[in-house]
Amino acid sequence: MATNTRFAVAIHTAGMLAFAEKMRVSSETIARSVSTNPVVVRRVIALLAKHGLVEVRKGQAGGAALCRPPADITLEELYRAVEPQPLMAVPKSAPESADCPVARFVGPVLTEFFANAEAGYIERLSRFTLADVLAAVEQRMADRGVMRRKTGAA
Amino acid sequence: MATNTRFAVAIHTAGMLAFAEKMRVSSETIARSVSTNPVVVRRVIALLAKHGLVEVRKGQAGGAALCRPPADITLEELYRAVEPQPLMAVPKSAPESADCPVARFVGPVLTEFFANAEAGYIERLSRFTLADVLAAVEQRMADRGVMRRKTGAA
DNA sequence: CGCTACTGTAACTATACTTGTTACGTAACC
DNA sequence: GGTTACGTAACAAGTATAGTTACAGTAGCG
Repeated sequence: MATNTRFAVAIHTAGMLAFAEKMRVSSETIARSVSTNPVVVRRVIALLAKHGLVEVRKGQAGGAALCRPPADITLEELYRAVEPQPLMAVPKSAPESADCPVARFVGPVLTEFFANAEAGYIERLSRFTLADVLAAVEQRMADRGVMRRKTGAA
Repeated sequence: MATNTRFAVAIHTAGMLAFAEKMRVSSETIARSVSTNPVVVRRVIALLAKHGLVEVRKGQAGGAALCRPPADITLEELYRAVEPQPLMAVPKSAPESADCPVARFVGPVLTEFFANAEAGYIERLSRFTLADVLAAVEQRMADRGVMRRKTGAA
């Protein structure tokens, strides 16, 4: 399919909002940076807003802004906001049928193992905040010799 | 889409092979247990074989068998065999363009954060073996009062 | 008040990935 | 040589996603 990039778009978006501090940023501006469509950005922002991570205003000079400082927003929160579905799926077993009596128990067991692994995934995400991402981007820019005027807003 | 269940099918399949010990099991038998099509099973088995986890024989009395005891096969190995792609994708940035000079650096940075999280996922998978899955299934069956004749082959 | 610049959302298309299915060539065992 | 099973191609169907257009609603500004 068109591969799922909501999480990446969400981080990129939140990063721009952090960068803009209290300034409102329009979905169009963000879309240009992400190289996508404003509607795609708005769809992601809608999810972030629903989870209280950003606040959106309509109208002229409207747009989105972060509700909390970047250091207080973990990647886990962003992930959960835009990706509520489990990472790994189990095939829906033929309802109650299954020739093999054992087969009926495999699905639920696998679901538990998968949930455990996913917890490991999310635990890693919880270790980092939006500020860490911004810092990493800054660092990478510095490594590549890209200049920034000031050391101000990360 | 038709949601990806290869990993689950791989574990289920490997579990059946473990259960059968040295006996060869046909893709059709496995497909019945998984409630899917023999070709789907063969596709997964092909991946497992390519990674040296199972050994397949054609012809009469053919089928697949595990190469190693279940306690020596981790879920990580099964996962890597059937799911080589990263769990989370980053949008392919407009090649070199990007109005914003910062945007060019976001993708690579996110890729690193995602790789870190995925390492957490895989680390959890590495903690368990096929034998653990079989034990969990047995346990669940016992909890639900399903009888097994013997305590033999798990 | 009216203009303008935004959001929110529906509707639709295009694309990509996966499963399901049929088909058939090939290999192994009896 | 016949039977059984794999390996794989080919194709249909289902579904999630991004992309796009369109438009109603809203909020600030002159």
